[in-house]
Amino acid sequence: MKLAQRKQKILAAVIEHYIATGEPIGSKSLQNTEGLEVSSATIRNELADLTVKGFLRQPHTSAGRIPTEYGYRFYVDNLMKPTVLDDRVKRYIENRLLDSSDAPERIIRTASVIASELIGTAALSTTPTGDNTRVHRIKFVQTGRHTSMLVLITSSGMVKSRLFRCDFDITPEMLNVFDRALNERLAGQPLSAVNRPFAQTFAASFGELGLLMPDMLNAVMDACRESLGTNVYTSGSTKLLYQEDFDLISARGVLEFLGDSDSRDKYLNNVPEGTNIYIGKENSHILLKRSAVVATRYEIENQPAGLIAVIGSTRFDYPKAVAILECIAEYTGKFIAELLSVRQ
Amino acid sequence: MKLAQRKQKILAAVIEHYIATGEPIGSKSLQNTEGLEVSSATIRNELADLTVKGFLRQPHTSAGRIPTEYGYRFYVDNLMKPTVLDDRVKRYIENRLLDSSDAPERIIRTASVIASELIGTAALSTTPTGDNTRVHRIKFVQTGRHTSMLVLITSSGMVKSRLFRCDFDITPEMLNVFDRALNERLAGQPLSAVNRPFAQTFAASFGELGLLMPDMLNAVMDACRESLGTNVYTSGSTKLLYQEDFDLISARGVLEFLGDSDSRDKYLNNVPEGTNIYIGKENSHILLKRSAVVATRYEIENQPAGLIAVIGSTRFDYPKAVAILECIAEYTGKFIAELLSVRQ
DNA sequence: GTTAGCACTCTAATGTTGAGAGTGCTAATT
DNA sequence: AATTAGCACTCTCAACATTAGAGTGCTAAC
Repeated sequence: MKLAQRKQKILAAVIEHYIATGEPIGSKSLQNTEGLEVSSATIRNELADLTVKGFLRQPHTSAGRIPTEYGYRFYVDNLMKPTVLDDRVKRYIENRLLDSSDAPERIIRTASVIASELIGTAALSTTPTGDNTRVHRIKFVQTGRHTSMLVLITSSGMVKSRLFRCDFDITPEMLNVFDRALNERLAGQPLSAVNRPFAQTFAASFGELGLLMPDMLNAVMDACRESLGTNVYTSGSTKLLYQEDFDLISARGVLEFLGDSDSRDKYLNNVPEGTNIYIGKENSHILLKRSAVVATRYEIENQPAGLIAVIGSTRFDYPKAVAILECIAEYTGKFIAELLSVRQ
Repeated sequence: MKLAQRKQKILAAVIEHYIATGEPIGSKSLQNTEGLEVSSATIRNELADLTVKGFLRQPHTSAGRIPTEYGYRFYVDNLMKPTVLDDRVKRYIENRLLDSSDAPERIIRTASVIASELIGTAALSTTPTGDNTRVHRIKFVQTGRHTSMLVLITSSGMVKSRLFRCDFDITPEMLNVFDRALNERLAGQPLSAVNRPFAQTFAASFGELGLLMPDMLNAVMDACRESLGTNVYTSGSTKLLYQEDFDLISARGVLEFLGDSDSRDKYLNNVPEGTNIYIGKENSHILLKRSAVVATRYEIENQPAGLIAVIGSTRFDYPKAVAILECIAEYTGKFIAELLSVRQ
């Protein structure tokens, strides 16, 4: 859809006024506040047209206009100017993330915290998706006569542990054998390769001894399976309850979305790389139909990895959110990469 | 404060009616619903007296009575009869926890999930407090030329990891030396003993080599310090927004309390063993002054450990909550103990 | 194509009214 | 002395009416 210059200008003015104040705006105020050299009647005509075309709507007959979701979409695609981030803000983001960079999880958790802080709405971040993740190392630690702990370290620096118990006495030698064999066979392999068929052939290759290890292998598979799933950190979700243009029902919807890990993770996995904006009904998840999501994938070594996102009402300062998220994503990816020393 | 039989009966009736329905109740309905063989006028007199004494109050002149916090307190201390849990519910709790018992964290997380489900309000659970926790084992895993990961396993089965980087090339031999020395020195020691003085004497005892390990020792201290802090899992917090007698402000307060880990953990650490009920202003935390908390400490091997708690409005089915929490706490402690095989 | 003018519509705030619930008090009863 | 019946009183809540104000769409003139 093409729009005449003046219509675009008016549309942008309405949307920006609404984003800033949350109030509808009418032809008269629009005439005063903008550098538009036309009368209110002309603006009225334009507004009427923009309304017919679906970009704007009136909450009621005697109110001004506010954007529709379609209007936001047009604004986001064609009208909004990218915000240039203040250097102080950039530095703040960098420092906060640097302070947390002793473990990848902490960086990622901090990313959601500062996103929420700076953008003023609920935020979330996810650990890198499992698809490119590989087994780095598997370690065993004996915890009792019949029990041991298995620690799995993935190529993206995540750690998962599992306890398992055997019916026989565990000896350090036994653990050593398992340890060596497993790491020889699995180090560098994708997590998804650690499945039942693998377990069976692996156990079989051990002959008699293989019969002793089903519990151990179950624990290994279990830990790999869980590592394949993303961890999600949320932060600032109470902020949703303070956004006065966000009705309780929508806020509840988002909170419930954030609380239901299954469908939430499914939704998040479908977000492609780069920065994505989903407005209202564009969201595939039913609980988000009245909200907007801005989500940026961070990259580790140019590989799309996890996600940093904010969720709020559709009345959103989109340019600001995009700028901040992209900055956070950049540093997050960079610091995780440095932490893992993939670089050198 | 002593109360005559009849007053107690009336007070209990008012409170139970209010807990069940959320509506105030007056002298007339009270006369009908209860086996009280007195006229409404008599009940009116009693109600007036209970109101003067501070157990009840009227939302407004022409409404019935509802309990004050003091009334709830009296009810909880003297009037309520312990609920006997249905066997099916007990079995349900046992099975859900059993399904999660491959790692202590999962048991604890599940505990909060089922508490929230069964009691119908926000719930939380914490990992065992650090005071009795000791170092079980420390492991090193090399991740790069200059980087390694340290994995700390505590006596309560919790796992923490830290990445660290050195300015020199790390060799497997070096890690082995650290590994052996550290475990020799630390295994079985309380986490709180792993502090700066320890690090200094430890490094000093290594002579020249000790100069190479400040990063490593920092990571160890860091991991121990973090393990000392409790992890908190919350669940069902959106349910607060659906409790119609819970105003938005109180709900926000609780959500904010749950989101602010520092003051939350401080509050939780002060909860003694056994089952505790805090009603309204009895709560030491300002954000909880309009809410009620029921919290039970579970025990591992007869040692008070972490906490399972529910939070909601002061209109609470206290007997039910107590029964369910105590059942969950019992199984949680039992299963964690079994997992750690402390028993045999 | 743009503008002035005007009748019209709708909201939000305010006030009014009446039904209903529950009370406290007084006087009568047991 | 405790209990009860009766009654006037108070307060809330919902429904309805009124009014000011904001903004519109339309028409006719520029």
